[in-house]
Amino acid sequence: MNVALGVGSRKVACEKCPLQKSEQFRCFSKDEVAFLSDFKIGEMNAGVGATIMMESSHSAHLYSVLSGAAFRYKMLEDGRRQILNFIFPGDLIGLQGSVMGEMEHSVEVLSPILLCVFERTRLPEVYQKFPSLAFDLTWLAAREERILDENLLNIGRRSAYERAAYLLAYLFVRAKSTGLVEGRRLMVPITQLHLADTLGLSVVHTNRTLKRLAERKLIRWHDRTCEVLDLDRLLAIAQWHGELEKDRPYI
Amino acid sequence: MNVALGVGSRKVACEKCPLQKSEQFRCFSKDEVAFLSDFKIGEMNAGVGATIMMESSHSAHLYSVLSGAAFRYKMLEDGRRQILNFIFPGDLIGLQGSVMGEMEHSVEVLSPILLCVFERTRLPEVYQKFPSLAFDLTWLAAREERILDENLLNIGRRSAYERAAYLLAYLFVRAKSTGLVEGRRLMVPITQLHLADTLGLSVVHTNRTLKRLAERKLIRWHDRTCEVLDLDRLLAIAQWHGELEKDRPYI
DNA sequence: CGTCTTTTTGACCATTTTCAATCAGTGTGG
DNA sequence: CCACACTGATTGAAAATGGTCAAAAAGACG
Repeated sequence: MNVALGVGSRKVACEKCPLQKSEQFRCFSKDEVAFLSDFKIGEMNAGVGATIMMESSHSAHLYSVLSGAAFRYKMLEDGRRQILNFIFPGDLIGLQGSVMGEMEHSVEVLSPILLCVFERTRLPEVYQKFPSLAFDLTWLAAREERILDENLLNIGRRSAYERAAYLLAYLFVRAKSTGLVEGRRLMVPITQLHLADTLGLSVVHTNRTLKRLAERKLIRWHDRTCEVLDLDRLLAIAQWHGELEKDRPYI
Repeated sequence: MNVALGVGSRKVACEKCPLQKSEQFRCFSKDEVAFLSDFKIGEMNAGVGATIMMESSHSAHLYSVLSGAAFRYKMLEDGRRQILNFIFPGDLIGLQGSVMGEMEHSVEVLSPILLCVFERTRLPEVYQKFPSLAFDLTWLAAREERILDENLLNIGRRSAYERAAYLLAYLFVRAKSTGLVEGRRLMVPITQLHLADTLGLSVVHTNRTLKRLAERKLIRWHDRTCEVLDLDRLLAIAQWHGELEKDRPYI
């Protein structure tokens, strides 16, 4: 299960951060870039299945995703797992732990991931020197909160069928905005067990539910990937609007 | 349903903030108090059932709770409701909206509440002038995230019986730390419908589940209140540890 | 005392889980 | 190239959990 975890030096300069190309993200000022470039202490690669963060550990680092995908989860003592959210490029990993101490969830890689590495101990500097970036950190935390709110509504109050529709729409929209969709296809390898553990359902029932969505030509499932054939109908089934932020901050 | 919403001037000076007496909260420096005293533009009272914030509105204000309790919730178009979290003294209301614009959840009062009122437009000042308070805002957002993570695990992966045990333990622990417990009794009036909408269950099944907990002498239910007779066993059933932060920040 | 909300109960129904197998696809070593 | 071991996807049948409907009981409150 534990795969290549390589910590390299630095291949991607902050000045040429590839995420700046996307219109989804806000632009940094020169000062900000200079600071971040110094704040960043390196890069890290991690392969599929690698654990980036572990529940109840104290990570010395804070990460931000340049490319690839991962997911956050918690487990009960008896092994039941709940996936809390998915992590895409531009997302921060470990802010909770950095701000409050111990991690209370784990993070596992879904598709080969490249991370910027920051030092947890230098976080206060951000607040001292760059109010704008400090604000962005709060913004990012508030955004995660929103996503979790949606998720809670999803699991708590929607039927299995509606839940799956919501989740697939959500993943599609997020993947699309970070360039992880090709055509109608979600370029993040995900098993039905991942979906089940996100939806709070058993794998078996998740499978039957996906089947039902597929029968109605809303999606197609093949080899750990999902094709979204009819986003609008998925949104309608889930009673969701599927909006995403433009010009959002990241670190 | 819409009850007294009184906006008074100011009865509680920040210098004498009653929450400072509790060891749960961190102490402010003189400078911080001075700033907050200026940042606070007034107080607001709200009665049971009042709506403090409404989904899809843009609130000009940010609130912090001096006393009383409330809850955050979201609704689907067809009326299904999911309660996301409960709000106790020291909690912030509306940070999400302040940071990101539109509110994506509503907030309703559970027991008569007294709020400090801040102006949303002055939020950037906090980041400019008081890095320590800015950090606290991020801290608070990260904490909410944690609570939601726990909640998601609860609804997604625990049985009805375990779920209810977790929720009651959670409410008890939070209420206790903010002085809202007398003896074993939760001094926040809550209906079984509230619990049901938090747990993602129907009222009927929630009732049966509470009954089961009561039969085993873990709780007692009477007149919109819950008595927790055996916290330890509730925690064991839920496989939870029930830790809470000491010395936590608030605004 | 009468009205209203909240809690409780019973009967029946639907959804979802569990268990147990099977099938398909992939990669491995011989 | 094939046998074998794996993982992930699928299916069927039986069982359990939780939902719905409808009504009654119990408090709360003016």
